[in-house]
Formats: sequence, C-alpha cells, structure tokens
Amino acid sequence: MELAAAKLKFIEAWGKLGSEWGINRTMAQVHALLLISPEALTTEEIMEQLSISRGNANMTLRDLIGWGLIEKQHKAGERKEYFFADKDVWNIARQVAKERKKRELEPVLKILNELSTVNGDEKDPEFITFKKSIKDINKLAGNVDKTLETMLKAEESWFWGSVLKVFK
Amino acid sequence: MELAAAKLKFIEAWGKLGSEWGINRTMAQVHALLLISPEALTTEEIMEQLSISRGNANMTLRDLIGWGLIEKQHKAGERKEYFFADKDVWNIARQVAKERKKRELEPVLKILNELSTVNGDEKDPEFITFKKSIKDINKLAGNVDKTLETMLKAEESWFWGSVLKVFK
DNA sequence: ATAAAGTTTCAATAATTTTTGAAAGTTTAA
DNA sequence: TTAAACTTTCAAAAATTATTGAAACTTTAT
Repeated sequence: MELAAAKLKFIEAWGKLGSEWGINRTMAQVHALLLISPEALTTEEIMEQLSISRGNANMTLRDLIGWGLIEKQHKAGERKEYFFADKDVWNIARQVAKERKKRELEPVLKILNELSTVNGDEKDPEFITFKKSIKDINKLAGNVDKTLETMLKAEESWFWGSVLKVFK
Repeated sequence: MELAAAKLKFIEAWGKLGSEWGINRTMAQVHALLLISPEALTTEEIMEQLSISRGNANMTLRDLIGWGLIEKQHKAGERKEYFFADKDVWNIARQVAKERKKRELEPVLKILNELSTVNGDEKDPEFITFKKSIKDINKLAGNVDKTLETMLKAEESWFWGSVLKVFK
C-alpha cells in the first residue's frame, strides 16, 4: 500500500473507532491527521485535507485542546496558529482515560454512592435486589477507578510490565 | 431516598452512562430495569415502566440477548415470554468487553496490521512519522487485547486481586 | 486609526440515530 | 381450521447530534 492511501485509511479507521466510543468522528479524524503529520498544521490545511468547514475545524481543534490531545504552536514571524498532536501513544491513552474518568465515571460513582443509602423493607425482594446490584456495581466501579488512577500515574513500561507479568 | 425514586435515578444514570459509551440509551435503561428486578419481566411490563413502544422494546430486548446480557424465560403454562438479566456484575463486564473487542477492537487491529505494511521512502518525514505512529498504536492495542483476553477468562476475584496487588 | 489577517461564534441546516406504530407473521389451543 | 395471544418487522416520524458559513470579533502591522 502507498503512503497516501494508507493515510486516508488510517484517518477513516480512527474516525470510526472514535465514533463507536462516543468521540465525534471529525474530532477523531483531526486527531488522526495531526498524529501522523510530522509538522504542525494550520486550520486551513486541516480544513482542506478533511474537507470540513472553518467553524467545524475551529470547534474541533478547541475540543482537542480541551482533551489535552493537541497543542497550539506559534511560528516566529507568523500570525497563523499551528496545531500539533502529542505523538506519544501512552500519553494519549492516559489523557483520554483521565478525561473520561472525570467526565463520566466520577459522576456515576457519585450517584451510585447516593443510591447505596436507599432505605426500605429488608424483607422486600425488590429492595434486596436493588441494594445488591448497587453494591456490586459500586465495588466494580471502585476497582476500575483505582486501576485508572494507577494507570494515570504510571510509566508505560512499568504499567504493562506489571499487568502483563501477572497474566503470563 | 425511597426505593421508587432510587430505581428511577439508577435507570436514568445507567442510561446516560450507556449513551456516553456508545450504547443506546434505551438499551442501557432496559438493562438497568432488569438488573434491579428480582423477577423476570414481560415486554408489556418493560414498555409500561419505561414508556417505550412495543417495537422499540422488542428490538432492544433482542439486542440485549445478542450482547449476552439478558435471557428469555418461559413460565410453565404461559404463552408470554419473560426476560431476566444476569445479575453478576463481573459477568456483565466481561460480556460487554467481549462484544466490544469482537465488534470494534478486532476490526481496527486488522486494519492497523495492513497499514503497517505500507511502503515508501525511508527518508521522507511523512513516511517515518506515519510508520512510527502505526507501530506504537499497534503495540498498545496489542497490550489491550491481551489484557482483555485474560479478563475474559478470569474469575473476578483472581483478576482484581492480581491487578490491584501490583498497584498497592 | 485602520485595514488586513486571522479566529470565534452560533443560528440555520444537514446528517445520523432512535423511536414509533401499525401491519405482517407466528404459535397455541380448542 | 380458526382465532386469539403474542412477537417481529420496517417505513415513516421524531429526536438528537454534527456541520456549515457568514457575521462578529480580535490581533497585528503600518
């Protein structure tokens, strides 16, 4: 396969993966484009390469900055803003994990904790089942939370070394 | 908080979490409802409790069966079909991990492997950057895949015991 | 101060995803 | 075989989400 075709295929695949995981397709595609680009790119270049509007490009770039996945760069003597992506895949994974933990896991944990204080008739099967489900989910969510916490702090080699060693 | 209110809140929270992770809201809500229900429920009961149409309920129930999260039950002497959810949260997590691995991770791994055979000029920065990104993503995806594979086979206590022990 | 270069905003529009509901299909019992 | 009970399908409608593009805004250089 040629480079040009491979790039397109990668951008498409990354976009699809993103959309299956609740990240909007364009955002994932812009990220893909910057990830495989050795140089920082301008809004114009991104608009052109992905055939998207200025407004869309601008909002998407701001979102990506908000996720900590790309940064602005200013070139000496130029007005234009350039954008580039962190190329370290482990950093990317951590950044995504961090944001989703904050935005999605934590609010749910909060609600689960509230729900575990529910009170009712200890003889009622409805009540018993409810309490048990909440308790079990809480426990699992707590484990996931702890593991993510560790992952956020870890060096890649240490993290996978430790995790995979256990599994051999 | 009272049981009735807590149930509603749980169904809502589970639905929201689902939709943030690419699982349709109704599907997550039906799952939530069955998860906290001590008895198997009929399509009618589900329709009524969640205020959804028959068509929606039917499709959603079939999807949930396809995901291995709920099962049909037939009560002796009755025509109606009843549905109940596996209450074991670890089984649920594994089931979801298994399906998403199959539906989403595996197709991406396949494409990444194709892309890693790209050929071009070893002096071209575009080519160098592309190859390195693909290689790094491939490595990470491989680690994720291995970990999921282990999780799918593992007992809950063994899995978290091993993972969390490493992190203390 | 002003105009060129560049960036941001957001209401309108388009695209996608989900839901409905009625018709078609199936199963069971008499 | 018939009809009641129940399930499935799917085209149309509704709801949600993403995108456009033009106007407003900001910054810089002269």
